[in-house]
Amino acid sequence: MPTPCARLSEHPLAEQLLAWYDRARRQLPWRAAPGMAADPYAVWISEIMLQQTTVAAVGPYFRAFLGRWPSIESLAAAPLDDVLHAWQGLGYYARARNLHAAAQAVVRDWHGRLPHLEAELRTLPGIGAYTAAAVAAIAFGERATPVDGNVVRVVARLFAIAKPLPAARRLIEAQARQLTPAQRSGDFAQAMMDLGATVCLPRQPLCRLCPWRDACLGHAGGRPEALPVRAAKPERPTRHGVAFWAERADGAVLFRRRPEKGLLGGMMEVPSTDWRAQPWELTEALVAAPLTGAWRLLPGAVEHTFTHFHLVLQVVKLIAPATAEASGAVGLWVAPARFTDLALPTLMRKAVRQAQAAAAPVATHRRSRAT
DNA sequence: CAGTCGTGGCA
DNA sequence: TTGCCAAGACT
Repeated sequence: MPTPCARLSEHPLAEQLLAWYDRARRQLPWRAAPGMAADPYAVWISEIMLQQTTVAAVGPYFRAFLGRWPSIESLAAAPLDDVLHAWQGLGYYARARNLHAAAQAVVRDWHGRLPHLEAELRTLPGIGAYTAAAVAAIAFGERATPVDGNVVRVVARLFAIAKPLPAARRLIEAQARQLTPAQRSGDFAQAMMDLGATVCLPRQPLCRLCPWRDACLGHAGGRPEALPVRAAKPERPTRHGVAFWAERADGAVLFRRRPEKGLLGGMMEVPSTDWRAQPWELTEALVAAPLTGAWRLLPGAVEHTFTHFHLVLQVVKLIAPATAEASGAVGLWVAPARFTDLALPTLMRKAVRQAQAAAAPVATHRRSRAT
């Protein structure tokens, strides 16, 4: 085989796109005139403001912000409250806090100049993978490939990537990188995003206007609007658990708070075993019970589907003495009238219903539940 | 990982 | 009009 020369085959597409960009480029407040170097500070501010925010919304804020703080030093010296005030109405206010902190870090650690490399930019607060690549490419001409929602859509269609998101994310990023030319990578990045924003639209792509129409496998396939494929329901494993419905003679029921971190963090729950792949035998489950006694299995089971797994939760019930204390610090006895005060996730509301339905044998059939 | 953060546009 | 939801960063 000759020396690998894949890059040659990438140039035609990149050049077609850049030619389109030179013709169709939008004038945006933070964008340098053709052929002019971008102001890194302006690029940075704009990229932060554009996170999860439309171009139309950003415009006025960007102008006001740069008018008031035209340099990193001036921003770093500003009171945080002033910066937050300037951000008011734009949303995601952590961006303003991070921006202010990052400006001070740049003054302190980088002599007041933004670093050029993705990895360096990435260390600044508020700059993640996308923004680091965007600033590196647009402000400094580094060969970096920012991948936002527009780029995901354009690349998924160009290569007819049928693999659903988010699983396809890495593949799409890799394809986008391969497309990125060594020269004009900043223009290329902006061209990709412009193409997605103005031509390769989510619902009704304007393929007639697209510089890549002839090369686009999504267009060739006839249904570019169907790409990218979003998370078809991923196969969710089923897990099993046993919940312990302990009811005192006065009607109070034992609840406990879930750990602050993790699934349903900080929410209240009916105590239960672990949720595992294998179903539980009753005697085995009772080892995890918060109280000892004559636990009885209630008929039926609670089912609930989380993002990553399906849960089948059986409920066992114990009539506890009126004097029963939760053993250790495991829980809290709550009268039924106070259940509505509890922060109960839907799963646990289902469990409550299950236990209460079992206690009131009127039930002919349960209503269907929204999942 | 899964949840949270704001707002405005669009179905 | 109301309600859904984006696809960036952080915890």
